[in-house]
Amino acid sequence: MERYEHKKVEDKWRKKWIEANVYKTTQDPDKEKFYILDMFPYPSGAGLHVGHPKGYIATDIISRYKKMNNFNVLHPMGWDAFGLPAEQHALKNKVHPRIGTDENIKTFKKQLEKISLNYDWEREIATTDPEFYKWTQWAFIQMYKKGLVYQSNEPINWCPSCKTGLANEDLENGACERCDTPIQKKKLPQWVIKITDYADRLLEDLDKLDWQEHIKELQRNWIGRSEGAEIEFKIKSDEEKTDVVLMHGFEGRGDQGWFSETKHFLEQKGLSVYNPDFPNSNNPSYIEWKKFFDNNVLSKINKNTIFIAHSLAPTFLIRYLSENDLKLNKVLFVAPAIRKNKNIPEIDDFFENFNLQKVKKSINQIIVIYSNDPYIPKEDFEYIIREADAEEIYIENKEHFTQNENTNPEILDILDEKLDSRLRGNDNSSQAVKVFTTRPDTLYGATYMVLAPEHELVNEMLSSCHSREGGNPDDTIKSEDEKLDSRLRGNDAEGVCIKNVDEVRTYQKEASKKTEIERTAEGKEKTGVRLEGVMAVNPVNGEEIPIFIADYVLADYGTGAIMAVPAHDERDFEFAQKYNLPIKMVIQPFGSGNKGTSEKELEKYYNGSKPWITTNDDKGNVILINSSEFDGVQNSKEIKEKITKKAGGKMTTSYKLRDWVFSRQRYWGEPIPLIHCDKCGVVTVPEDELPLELPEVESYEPTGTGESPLAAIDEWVNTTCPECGGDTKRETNTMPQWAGSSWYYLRYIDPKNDKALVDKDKEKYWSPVDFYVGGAEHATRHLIYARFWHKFLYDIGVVNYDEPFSKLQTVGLIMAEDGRKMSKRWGNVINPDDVIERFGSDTFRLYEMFMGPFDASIAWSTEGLVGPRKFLEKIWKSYQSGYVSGETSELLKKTLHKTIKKVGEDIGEMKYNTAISAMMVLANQLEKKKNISTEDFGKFLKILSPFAPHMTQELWSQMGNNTFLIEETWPKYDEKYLSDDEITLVVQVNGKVRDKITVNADITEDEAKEKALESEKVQKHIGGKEIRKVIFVQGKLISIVV
RNA sequence: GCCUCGGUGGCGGAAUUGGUAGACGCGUUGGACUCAAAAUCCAAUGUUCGCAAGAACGUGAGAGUUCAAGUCUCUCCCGAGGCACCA
Repeated sequence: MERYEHKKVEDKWRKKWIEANVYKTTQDPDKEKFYILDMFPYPSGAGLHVGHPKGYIATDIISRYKKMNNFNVLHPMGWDAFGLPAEQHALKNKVHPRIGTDENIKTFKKQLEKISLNYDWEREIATTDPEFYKWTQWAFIQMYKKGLVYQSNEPINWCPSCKTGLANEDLENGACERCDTPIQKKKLPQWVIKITDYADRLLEDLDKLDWQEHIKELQRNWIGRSEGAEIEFKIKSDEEKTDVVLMHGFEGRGDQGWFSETKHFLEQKGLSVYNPDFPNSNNPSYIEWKKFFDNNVLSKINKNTIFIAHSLAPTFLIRYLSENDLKLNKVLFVAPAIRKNKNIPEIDDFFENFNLQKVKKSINQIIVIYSNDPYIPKEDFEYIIREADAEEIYIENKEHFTQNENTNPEILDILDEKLDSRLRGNDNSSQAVKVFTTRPDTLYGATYMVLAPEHELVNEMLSSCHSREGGNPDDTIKSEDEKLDSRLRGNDAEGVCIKNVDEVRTYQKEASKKTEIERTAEGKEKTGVRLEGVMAVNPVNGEEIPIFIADYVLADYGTGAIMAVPAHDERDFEFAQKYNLPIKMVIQPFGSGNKGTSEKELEKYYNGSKPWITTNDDKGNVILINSSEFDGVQNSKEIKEKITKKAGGKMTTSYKLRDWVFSRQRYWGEPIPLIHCDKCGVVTVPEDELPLELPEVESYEPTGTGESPLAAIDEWVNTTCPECGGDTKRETNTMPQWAGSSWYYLRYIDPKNDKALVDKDKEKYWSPVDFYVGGAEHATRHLIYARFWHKFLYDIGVVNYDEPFSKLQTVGLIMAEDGRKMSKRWGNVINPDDVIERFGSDTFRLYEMFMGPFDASIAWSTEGLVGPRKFLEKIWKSYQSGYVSGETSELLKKTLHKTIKKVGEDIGEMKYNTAISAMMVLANQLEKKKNISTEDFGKFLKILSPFAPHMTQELWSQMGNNTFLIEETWPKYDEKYLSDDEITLVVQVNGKVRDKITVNADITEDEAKEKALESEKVQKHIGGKEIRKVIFVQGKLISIVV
């Protein structure tokens, strides 16, 4: 008897199949198409371990099964070969990454070939091939042209060890996914792709995919859509504001007729007026006035304050502003005393040091009001109007505005007109912060507000404070001057200022220095700093609440600002406890014992030791309290909308998904096809110049400075601008590893096309991928990027459908025998080559499929390989022993047909373990019966062939066939063999199995009852009691209740 | 903390709509063959009690629904994976 020598058999058929080119993709018009794909591997230096092929074997089985069921099957393989591992390996071993990569691909391919996977190798691709990445670059350029690519200067995730920026998806718990190094925030100009524009479609289209629910769930979480509201809180100064400073001139404030009248008029308008009483006004001294001004006036003004200065007061202000750094918004000079009055010795010192250029800069708006003044000649007014660039208002017949008689209606009219409209109402602030919240229903419970330390408004408020620090010119202030100036001259009159500038600055600096891990470390106590001097106004009830900055609020989610509701949010609660902030309950459970209101939760709520967290309940299980007109109302979506509307906010949506940081400061990747031209700005590389090839260089060490190694290659970097022809430089960053894999599956359809990414007709025929198999670890990177990329290609008409992978199945890991992950580090890696050498490829394939459920992660067991091996030997022996002859017995025939049915069904459901187990049952039965017809044995070989192609092919050939099993047709099962004539009927008494009786399959209830009652065992358990009920399940059981 | 999936013999794992729990494989034990071993074949193999027939218990724990629960409901415990100060 011929022994089963796996090596001989497998080598023989591997060779024959390749010679006959059996794996070539067919495109027979009479057949349906089926595109089945594996996630292509990253060819590392270590070679394949036993875990890699698990998915490939599964798809191979399906592919063979589909071919035998008359499909045109596309089943290709390729290499995802750009990226850091190859580059790091190259650096370490001083081999160019291209050479290393090519070697690794060779090794991988050799290993895969031993498994006899039916790939069409004529369609092999590699992402590192310029003919391939030409189209990666092409797609990028299309995105750029559609405005989906932008340059960002925001701080990005930087891995100091890999020396490159990373996308959000590349992080794992705040550390680099590759090397575990804590990442830092680093400001670097980065190319970023607006994947967030596709967030909604990426989320919603999940519904039409036949993917495992848990993968969809991962993507949903990653995209992280939250429905909520954006609500604006006004910011105001918490000190008493002074709207107008009314300054008298020579001889004090009692002497001017318009003075008290003006004050009264302004106060009627609801403005606060401060009219200082300068010392010794009948014999004034500039030094004394300055002292008074510094001590009394400065502390009462803010940036919106308007100055109305009469006579000598303008003179004072002009000297003061010439000598001190103070910014004023609006100043009305009423009959200002200028040069000619120098003949009044008492006030000569007021006229010194005039610097009208500086004064002009220090005041946003200057208005000069004058009349037919007996004291001051007209040319003096004209002089100051000219020099200070002031607005001029002339009023008839008011002289020096000091007449006592009656009113000065004209000047009041002018004040009315010239006062900033903003000063009229009570609302004197133009600044506001938008917050994002999913809980607008708790708006009445907001007791403070928190901004991210990086929030733009914080910096604005900090810099606006320098306008206060007049007379104290230090370096910082001077350096801020320009910025300040521009803001002052804009329309945006700000009046809010942070008092504890140093403390806030320090906190900001500390926050920026922290790594992501430090900032989010578990159990870390919350920290923050109150912004002294400013308050936020709750738009719904006008309550003024303090503002903090704290790093528990993230700058890049929502609006970077929150309203804090400590009574109903754990984080806010924790913070409020630490900083002694009020906690105001606004949500209460509705009734008691409602769903979602456990006793425990209630307890925490009532003793105030924990925030009362409701799971964003808008099903009416909670009611609102302390919420004005909403008191006692059951919560609902409508209530959220109503409160939002009342607050002047709007309902919006926020996402956790961030835009895709697309630049890598490394060598081994696709060059980004952009050019930076001084004249034309950013220009794309012309499409006819693609591929923009990665230059072959000696040194490709990362610089670590944030610059790509490509930047050092002058002959590559320097180029001419395709638009203006001038000398320019290329973009030197490369694309991330995930670029090529985002669309590679399309290229298999048409791998050699040099005119298009993929031919439209071919794409229409083969796309989308019908079945995609790979690791679950790709759920939030590759599978999101690829869906995005594909949708973009759909939008520009390259592909005909907007989802790339119709069905997705994840493959479970194979752990090492010690239960740990297979890794060089643990020395527990098992190489498939060794297994195949010892047991054969067929056994290896069977074993991996037999281990357990396909998507479960299970430990390898070399002992376990024996089972599948014995199974193959059993079949081999059955044939060699001459069992294959004559007619198949009835029982075996039934088993055969049941098995044919089961194996077909199980392959469709990825239940290989049970398919194999069914075939083992068949083989065991054959061994017992020792007899099967040639035809039936052939059927058995056919259904086993996708699992064990070599041995089945050998026996098929020994039987005298000269065809290939992969080209044979899958056997059909015959219904008539599926049902049994006689079955075992289970007899239960009171739900317990008491006997089993053999009966005809079509037995009726009455017959079954009769037979069951004949049983002694049954009688024993009935024990003479009354039969109350009989339940009969056809073909299964009869249950007697007594 | 949140989300998802799990928890079944010594081990990997099977169990349509609730209907014989433990298929199939490994391992273990006994036997056959052999001078012996390996290989192969046969038999047994959830636990407890029992010479046996048989009985009781048994799918993480507890309760519930049902003639009947691994499967459905509730509460809890444990494990794996994912997300994580996401407002």
